Amino acid sequence: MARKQGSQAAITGPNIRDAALRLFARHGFAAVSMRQIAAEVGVQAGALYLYTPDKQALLFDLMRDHLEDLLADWQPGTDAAEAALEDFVRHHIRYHLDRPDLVFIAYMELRNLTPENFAVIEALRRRYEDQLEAILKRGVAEGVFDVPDTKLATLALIAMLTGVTTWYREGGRLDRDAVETAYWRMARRAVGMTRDMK
Amino acid sequence: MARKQGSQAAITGPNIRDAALRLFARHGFAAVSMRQIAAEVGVQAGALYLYTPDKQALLFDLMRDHLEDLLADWQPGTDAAEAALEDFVRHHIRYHLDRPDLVFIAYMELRNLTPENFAVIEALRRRYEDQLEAILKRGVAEGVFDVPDTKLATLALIAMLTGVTTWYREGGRLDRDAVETAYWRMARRAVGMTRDMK
DNA sequence: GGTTGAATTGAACACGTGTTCAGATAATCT
DNA sequence: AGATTATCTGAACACGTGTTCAATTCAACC
Repeated sequence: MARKQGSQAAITGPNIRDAALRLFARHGFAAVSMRQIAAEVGVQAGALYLYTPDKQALLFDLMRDHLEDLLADWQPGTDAAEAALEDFVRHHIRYHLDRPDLVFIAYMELRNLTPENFAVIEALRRRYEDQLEAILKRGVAEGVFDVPDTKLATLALIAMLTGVTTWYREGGRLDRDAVETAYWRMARRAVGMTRDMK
Repeated sequence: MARKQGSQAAITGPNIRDAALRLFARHGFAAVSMRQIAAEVGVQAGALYLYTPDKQALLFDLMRDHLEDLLADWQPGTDAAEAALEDFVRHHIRYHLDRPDLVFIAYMELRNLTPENFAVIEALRRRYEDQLEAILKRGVAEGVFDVPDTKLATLALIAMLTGVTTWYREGGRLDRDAVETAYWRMARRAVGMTRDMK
């Protein structure tokens, strides 16, 4: 027997992606089998190969799409450095809180990419970091930031901001707005902006 | 045939730990087999079970010992909050740069612990975080820190500091001292210490 | 209503998994 | 020198792995 009732390719494809995302985030790429993903979708393992060439591509596509979305979702404006940094920080927090599983995977499963795929993902991540570093450099040029090493500060800030995903839980003590503001307060101080917050 | 020449339990035990640490850090717990670990030590897979009850215990022991060392290695002093924070920050950076593989595993492989083991590790990590939070609370009480939410600030700071392990490479542009100082500069500002650095 | 073709199954392949254990070996002790 | 014991091997167990593919089923079109 084959082809269950009500099956549709337009549904199965995204379903597979969603199931893979959820399972990879929960148990890790190496610990999840194609059969588990198939079971989650309600399909046999062989059917997955109509939608992905292999397991590796499943992981790579999730990561690449995530980082491309992240890059597309924030464009550097012409604001002064201070406003640009606030925009970046708030956007980063919001974006990451909205996609905890994708963020988690993109940080945790780099080891499981083939070298070629790793290079692609690493380049995308680098482009994102460069956007923050550009803001920091601008702020230093404008004289509003005091950052002796913009590269190090970039990495330190991103690590701090991304860390929010490790503890934030919906319905917890702080809502998203409060978290955004708290991180923005720390970030602005970390780069040497000491004036009181508006 | 069995028992190769020159074999010694006092050597094999630590060798297994070291090999497991290295391989887990490089490829991830789930992606490393007992046979790979055994091969790295120069022994057959069965011999591993003279030194560990199972693969899970290998991972758990690495994590627990790491966190217990981390806790034992830093004791809160009676310093003022400012000095205590500097001590904590510099110690954290130094400790983490010295043990990149252990740090990596302790953050990445939490998913692969059994629930019981996870609870133990999580409690140890919590104890470490509490030490930083105690410093922040003390600073707020002393009036030298401006931190509205000490719990959030603790997690933000630890994420920032621990992030150093993701990019620092021996022999790179910055030496350990420069890294320590750069992070300390950002950390002290993040908690609202705005006076110039000595 | 019959044909076509996309969607899916289920079995198979070759190999890898963690773990156990009887048996073999070499170091140690008497 | 001989017995003992800690140390390790090698084979086995039962099962899981990613992937392929002929066969099958159902929906859509003529």
